[in-house]
This record gives sequence, structure tokens and C-alpha cells, in this order.
Amino acid sequence: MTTIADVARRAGVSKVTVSRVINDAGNVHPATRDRVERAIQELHYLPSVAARSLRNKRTNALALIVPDITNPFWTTIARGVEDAAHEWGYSVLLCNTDENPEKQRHYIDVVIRQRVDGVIIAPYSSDADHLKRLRERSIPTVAIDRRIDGWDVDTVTGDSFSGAYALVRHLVDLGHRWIAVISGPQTASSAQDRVLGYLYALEKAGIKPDERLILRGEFRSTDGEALTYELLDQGLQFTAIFAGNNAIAMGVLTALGNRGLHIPKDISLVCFDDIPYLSHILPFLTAAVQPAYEMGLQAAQLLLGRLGGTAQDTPARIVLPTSLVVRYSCGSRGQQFSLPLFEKSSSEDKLPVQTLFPEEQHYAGEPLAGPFPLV
Amino acid sequence: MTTIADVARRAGVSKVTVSRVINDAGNVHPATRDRVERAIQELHYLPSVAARSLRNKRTNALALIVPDITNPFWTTIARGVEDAAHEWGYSVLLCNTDENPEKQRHYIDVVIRQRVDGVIIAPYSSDADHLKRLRERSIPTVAIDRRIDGWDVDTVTGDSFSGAYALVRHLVDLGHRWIAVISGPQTASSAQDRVLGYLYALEKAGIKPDERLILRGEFRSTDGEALTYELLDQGLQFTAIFAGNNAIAMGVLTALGNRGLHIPKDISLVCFDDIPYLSHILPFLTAAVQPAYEMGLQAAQLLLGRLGGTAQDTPARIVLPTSLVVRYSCGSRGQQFSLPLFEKSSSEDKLPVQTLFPEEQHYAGEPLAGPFPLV
DNA sequence: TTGTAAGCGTTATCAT
DNA sequence: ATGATAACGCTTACAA
Repeated sequence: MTTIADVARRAGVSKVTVSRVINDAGNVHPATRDRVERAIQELHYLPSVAARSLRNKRTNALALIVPDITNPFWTTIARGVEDAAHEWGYSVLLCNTDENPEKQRHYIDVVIRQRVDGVIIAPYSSDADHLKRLRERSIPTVAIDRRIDGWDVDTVTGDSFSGAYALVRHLVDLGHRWIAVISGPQTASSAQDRVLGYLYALEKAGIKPDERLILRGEFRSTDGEALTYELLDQGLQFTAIFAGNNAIAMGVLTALGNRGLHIPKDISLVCFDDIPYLSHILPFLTAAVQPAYEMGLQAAQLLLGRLGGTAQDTPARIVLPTSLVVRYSCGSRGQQFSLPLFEKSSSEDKLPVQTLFPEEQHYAGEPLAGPFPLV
Repeated sequence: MTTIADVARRAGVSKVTVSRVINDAGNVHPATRDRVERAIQELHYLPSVAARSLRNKRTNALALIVPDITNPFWTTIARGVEDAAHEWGYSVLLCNTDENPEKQRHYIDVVIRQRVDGVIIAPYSSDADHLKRLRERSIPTVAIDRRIDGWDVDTVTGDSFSGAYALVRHLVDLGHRWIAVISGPQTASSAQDRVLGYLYALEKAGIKPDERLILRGEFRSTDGEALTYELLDQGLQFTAIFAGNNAIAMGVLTALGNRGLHIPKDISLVCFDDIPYLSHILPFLTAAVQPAYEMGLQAAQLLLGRLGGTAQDTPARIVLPTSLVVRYSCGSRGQQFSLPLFEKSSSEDKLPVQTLFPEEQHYAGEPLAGPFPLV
């Protein structure tokens, strides 16, 4: 592998001069610069980031630690992070924890070994101790999608509470009274917030929550499927399911399909996070959609700002608005409209969600009577 | 940041001894080892990969360069690569070229600067010159999904030809005679192979290909959508579309939906690569499914084998079998079955595809008459 | 404008 | 079994 010394020799200068040219540091005679640049071209020289960062104490790299690289929500976030990072000349180390706390530990160690300049992580609070290793080393960190218990770190999340509230209120407005929720783990703040939003919507509707209808698993389709079977097998009465994220919704779909239940004829389903192209192929699934790309972008910008020397003032708590995307069918075609939800902290009822139902939607005028007697 | 010197000081030994403990190099007194390990624990010491790889001339890192991290096909491959790499103690640098040759150049430079030990790339042959920089530096490389023109490098692909043949034969068997194809760019061997498989299937069926029905774009949903509009607007007659990959298929879906065309009533669609959960939500879309996870796994194992010192014998050309997943609906439920396709190089007709059609499928007994007169 | 020397954190080599 | 020394490729500080 060619090194800076090879280039120096070829150009007939010292290594420092080559370094000056590479880093555009000035104090280089134009003629010298030309010779060096030609040598670099001829040798296809590219500097070693290892050597450079060893010396510089900066790697110009960020880490993004997410639970599931297979999930479009996370890949969209990754794109946002990547774009911002690229803009600033940083590269991104993408780590996939597989919704597995042990892998989270592993990758936290990895990014420390890599000496990345900053970390964006969707944390499991179940291992907050290990998370704090980032703080020990004062590695700038941004939590994305989920807060970290006991660590007041920069945080970028979607508005899970409002989104969940809106989804459940949507169901209530349709006439549903028995609504099950399959949310994520207690250790993810987003999953908690979604259950809280669910409970709040029931409360506002004067519906007494039934504990047996509140289930929690991992944010995985397998868990969504298994928990749906549990719900069905218990002989409980319910007419709608609120899936805590898109992966869980997929599992619910699988389970319902296997039991021969049809959406929305037999049962209604709403979920958090979008599924790309869903509107074209399953036009009944109303979703609370977070601005994933924006979340990634803002998390990265926040982090890069810190790195760029912004005074270490108070931690930011960015909550981006979630939208309620209502889907219904009109004749044979799917329709949808999107309602942005704003958190209005001043009012007591802090969620002025406006749920509009156009005349055309398939269930207009005939809200489900419920409960639908399940096998 | 704590260094090996800090650990050495705390344990009362030299840096070399600490290094020996870390690398389990032997020749360390058990008592000394204990002291060192305790010091490491207490200081939460983790060695710097930059320093280590500078010295070792090995980074224990692979790069995976793929076109679209948003596409489940590629993320599944990434999972395969990651799992194999993890097994061998390697980390993976994931690079997303966005189906953009310029970004490919960029990332090839990046991975050279990073001095990764090996590269797995889904290449654009349009920039073969730049690809060869990897060869210049003898960086072990595996091409995945696509071959590289003029470079006989290790290659792992799915069987695009057979898959395309099977899909089109499937359509022909259903009675279609006017079949359009929207494939990927000329610079991707997979896209070419799929067109070849398409042509071969038509030839076997005695159908004369119509050039106007053969379209090429990027492997992107936007291109799939735009090209579908082109097809529709030209007033051509066709009853089926073969989408060159899943992203293109999504674009086709969007376009057909916007024009009020229904699948499979108005027009049939088949595509390459699967779309997760599709069977549950769009049970009409027959697909040629490549074993993506296996492809990633095998590519990584091949690469890691080379790194592990396997003699640099002749380049491998691994072609993994593609399956035809036939989807149809039975009553209100979606059904599917999967047919593995084997390339039998000995026979003249090297594709003994058996297309079975169970009685229950919705189109059995009533193959589409075609052509369907499009607006 | 250019060059020399030192050091970043680690490990291979060669002592002891 | 342990340690001193040098070197990996690069950039900063200082000198010329």
C-alpha cells in the first residue's frame, strides 16, 4: 500500500509538504503543489484514516446504533443521518442490535474501540449502565426514537404519545370499544408512550381499559404474530388492534391471515410507523407516521453541532410531530389523507387532534357495532 | 481516553505485558494476568482499533457496498454478511451507493482509505476503471449480485436468467402473449440476464419480441413508475408486466393504481426479488426470489476464506438457485407455493422449470385471453 | 516556503 | 516471564 513517504519521494519533497498539500494547509509553492498532486494522482495515493486519526485524535466518523436494519423506519433514519454526516465530511458506522440488549452492549464497545467522534443510538434502557460508558468517556451522544432512563442526554423522538392517542381516538370514533394494543418492550420509552397515549384516549372516551387487552413484546413481527394468537386464543372480545410499530403490525397481519380473519371486515388494525407502499396494497391500515428521515437528519445535525464546538449547554429534547395517515377505500381505490398532530403543551387537553372523516370512506355511516365474536 | 499505558501503570507492568494479556498471547504469569485484567476492568479499557490496525496492517473490517439500503433485498444480504463477519471477528462497513455510479467511486475511495481487509460490492460496471483500484491494491474483493465486466473476480449471484425465464414462462402459460418488461440498467449484469431470460422464454413460446415492450431504467421505484406511464401512454397492447426487481415492481404498482388499473383483473404483474409480507397483502404477485441471506453469507465466507490465507486459486463463480414463488388467491385467502429452479448446464434446454398450477388458483381454467385494451 | 523531529497507541522483535 | 525499543503512517511544533 502506498504511503505518504512514497508520494514524497516521487515528488522530491518531504512528507510534511505532502501532508500540507493533502490538507490544503497553505504555505506551499504552486509549483511544488503541482508536483505533489501529480505524484498523488500517479500513485493513486489515498491517506490511511487509521494513521490520520491516531495522530489527530479524531476519526471523522459517527456511529448509528439501531435495532433493526431490516425495518424501513430505521433505514430511513439511517439515510437522514448519512446525508447530514456526508455533508459535514463524516462517515457513518452502522450498527444493528437486532432488538437485542446484548448486541447493544457489544456495539457500544465496538464504537468505543473505533473511537468514533459521536454516537446516535436508539437505546434499550435495560442496559443503562453500559450506555453510560459513552458518558464516562464524554463521547457526544444523541438518543434517537427513545429516551434513556436516568441520563439527560440530547434526544430526538417522534411524538409517540400523540400518535397513539390519535390512532386510538380514530378507532373510538369509528365505534370501537374493545381495542387491544400490542406494544413494544417496557425498556423502550416509545413503547411506553404509545401505551400511555392508548390509555389516555380510552379515558377521554370514557372506556375502562381492560388489562388483558394490553400486551407487550419486542418490536418484532414474530412477537406481533405470537401475541395476536394469544389474544385470539383467550376468547377475549375485541374489534380492533393497535400495533405498536410496523413490524408488529406485519406479525398481526400474518396471524389474522392465518386465522382467516379479514381486515377491516372482521377486525380493524392501526399501527405506528409507516410501511412503504402500503397505501397501494393494503388501503385499510391507518398509521401514525413519524418523520423518520427528519429525525435522522436532526439527530445528526445536533450531534455534529456538538462536535463542531457548540457550547455544551443544556441537553436538547427534540420531539418531532407525528402525522395520522388515515386510509380508507373509496370504491375499488385506496384513499388516504394525512393529519399532522401538534402537541400543544399549554392546554390541559394537550392533544387537539382533529380527526376528519370524508364522506367517501368505506365505513362512513356504518361504524362497526362490535364486539365481533372471535373464535 | 484511557490507553494501554494507563493500564500498564495501574497494573504495575509494561505495556507489552498488557498487550500480551489482551491478545491472549501466552507467556504471562497467571498472577500478572489477574492484575492486568483487573486493571482493564477498573479502567473500562478498550484498545484503539486505529492504533492496532496501523501496527498490524490489518483492520479486521470488511466493506459491503450496495446500491440501496432501503431495499429489503439488500438489507437481507447485509444481514448475511454481518453474521458471517461477526463469526470471524470482523466488523462490516456498510456503504450505500444509491444506484449512483459517482457514489460508488466515492465509497471505493473510502474503503481504500479505511484500509478494510476485503470488499463485497454490487458493482456498476459503468465504472470498471475505478473498480480496478481495488485490484491494483490487491484488496480481496467479491462481486455480489452482479458480475464485473472485464474482471474475473470472485462472484456470488442469484440465477437471474432462470428466474426471469420462469416468470415469463409462467405468464405465457397463463395465456399472456403481450408481456412488457421493465428491467434495470445495462450496466448491471443482473438486469441484462433478466432481459435475456425474458427473451428466451418468449422464443421458446414462439412469441416474437416487441422492442417497444422492453424498457430499462434504474432499479428504483421512481423509474418503475415513470416507465409504466410511458408504456400506458404509448397505447401499446400488453396484458402483463415483468418488473426487473422489487423496487421497480413497487413503482409499477403505484402507476397502475394511479391509472385505476387493478391487478390481476386488468393486468398481471410478476417481479424479481421478494417483498416481505407481500403474500399477506397482495396475494397476486408471483415473484422470482433469490436467497438473499445465503448470498450475503456465502459472499462473506468466500471473502473471509481468501483473507484467512486460502491459496489464491481460480476465482469462484457461485450462482445460487432462485425460486419461483407462485401466488394466487383461493377464495378470499392468498396461497402460494415455491418452486426451486435449477440450472442444468448439460441439457440444451437448460431450464427444466416445472410450472405447476393447482386447481384452486383463481385463474385456473380461465387463462386471460388478452390483449387487454389499455387506455 | 520547506524540512526535521516527535509522538499518537499499539505490537513484533529482540533482549534479559 | 517480562521489558526496552522500534516501527506502523500521519500531522503538529518548531527550526531553518
